[in-house]
Amino acid sequence: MRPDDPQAPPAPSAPTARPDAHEVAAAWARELPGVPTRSVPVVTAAKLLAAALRRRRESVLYELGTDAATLDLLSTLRRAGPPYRLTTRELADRCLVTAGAISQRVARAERDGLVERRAGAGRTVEVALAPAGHARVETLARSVLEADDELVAGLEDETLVQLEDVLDRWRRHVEGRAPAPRGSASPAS
Amino acid sequence: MRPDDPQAPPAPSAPTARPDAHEVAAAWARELPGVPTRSVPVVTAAKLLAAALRRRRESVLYELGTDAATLDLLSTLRRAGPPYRLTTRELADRCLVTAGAISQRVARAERDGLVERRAGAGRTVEVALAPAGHARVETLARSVLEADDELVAGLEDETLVQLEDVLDRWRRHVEGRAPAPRGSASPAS
DNA sequence: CCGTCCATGTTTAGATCTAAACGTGCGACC
DNA sequence: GGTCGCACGTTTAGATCTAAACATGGACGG
Repeated sequence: MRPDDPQAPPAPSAPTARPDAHEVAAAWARELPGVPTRSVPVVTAAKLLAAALRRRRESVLYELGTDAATLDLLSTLRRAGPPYRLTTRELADRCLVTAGAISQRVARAERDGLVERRAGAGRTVEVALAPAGHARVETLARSVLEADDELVAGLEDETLVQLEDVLDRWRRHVEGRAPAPRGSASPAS
Repeated sequence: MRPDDPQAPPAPSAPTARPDAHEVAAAWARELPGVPTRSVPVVTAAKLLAAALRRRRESVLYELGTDAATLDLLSTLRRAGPPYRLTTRELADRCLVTAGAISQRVARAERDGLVERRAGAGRTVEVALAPAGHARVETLARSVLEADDELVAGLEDETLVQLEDVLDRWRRHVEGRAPAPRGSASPAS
C-alpha cells in the first residue's frame, strides 16, 4: 500500500462492451448442437456480479489509498478484538489465503508501518496492529461498510435474507460437487 | 497449458474452516458500534458463490489438462464461428481482458500449437484456431458445459430465470454506482 | 536422552494480470 | 504530399497469489 504515492496508477476506467450471456449460449447451441447451455446465463450472471462487487470495492479502496489485500489483513486483526494480535497461521485461516501470502502481505504492511511482527510462543510469529494501522483500519472499515450499505439500500430486509439464502444454498451445492481448495475469496471487509 | 506434464502440481485440495459472514458482521457491530453491517452477509455470499464456481471450473479444467485463460481464448474463437479467426483487439474485447493479456495468452497457446498468428489488414494480427486447438476446444467446451449443467440440474427453469434476473439487476445497480474497468470476469465458457 | 515427525514461517519459482512504454501502419487534414 | 495522431499489438515492470522448497521449534515414543 502506498497511500499518497504520486506515481500511483489512475483509478479504474470505463466499461467495456460486454458480450451478452444469452448470445454466448446461443452461439454454443449453434456451434455445438446438443451441448447443454442452460447453465450459461446464471453462471455468467453470478460471475459478473462478483466481478462488479470486487471492482467497486477496489475502486473505493483506491480512493482511500489502499488495496483489498491490506484491508483484509488489517480488518481481520481489528475484528479479532483486543489485543488485536494474531499469528501468521490464524491470519491465513481467517483470510482464506496461504501462509505464504500472509507472510508477504505482512511484509508489505510492516514496511508501511501498519503492523508489527514479534516472536510468539514456539515458532509462531504474532502480527499486531500498529497504532497507524489501527487508525487506518477504522477509517477503511467504516468507508467500505458504508459504501457497501448503499448497494443494498433499496432492498427489503426480507429480500436480502432470501437472496443470501439462495446464494448460500447454491454455493453449498457447487462445493458439494467439487471440494474447495484454500485461497480465493476474502469473505470479510 | 501442459496437457500431460508429469511435473504438474496436484489438483485443488481440501476446504478450509470458513469464517461465518454473520459472525463477521457481529464482530464489526461489536468493534465499531454504529457501522452498517447489513450488507455483509449478502455481499459475502455472492463472493463465495463466485469463488466456488471458479474453483470448480478450474478443477474440471485441471483434469482436462488446461486452464481458464486458455479455454476463454479458444472458446471465444470457436464461438465466433467459421473461419474461427479474430484479431487481438476483438479477442480482448470479448474476453474482457487487456490486449496485453491476450498477447500473452496467444503466445502461450501458440507455443502449445493450439492457435496460429498471422498478419491481418493494416497493423492487425489475426489469431486463428489451429487444428489441434479446434479439436481441443470441442472437448473442453462440452466437458465444461456438461459439468456446469449439473450445477443447475435440480433447478426449475423458472427458478433459474428469476435467479439470473436478480443477479443481473443487482449487478447493474452496483455498476451504476461505480464504473467498471476492463478485466476480471470471463463471462463465457 | 535422542530421533522422528509435525506444524509453523519464510522464501522462491512460476503463473497471470494490469498499466504503461514503445513501435508502427494509416487515414485525416492542411 | 507531408505531418499528426490515433488505434493496434507487443513488451516490460510491478503486483499478488499458489505451491513447493526450506528451516526450525516442540512433542512424543523408545
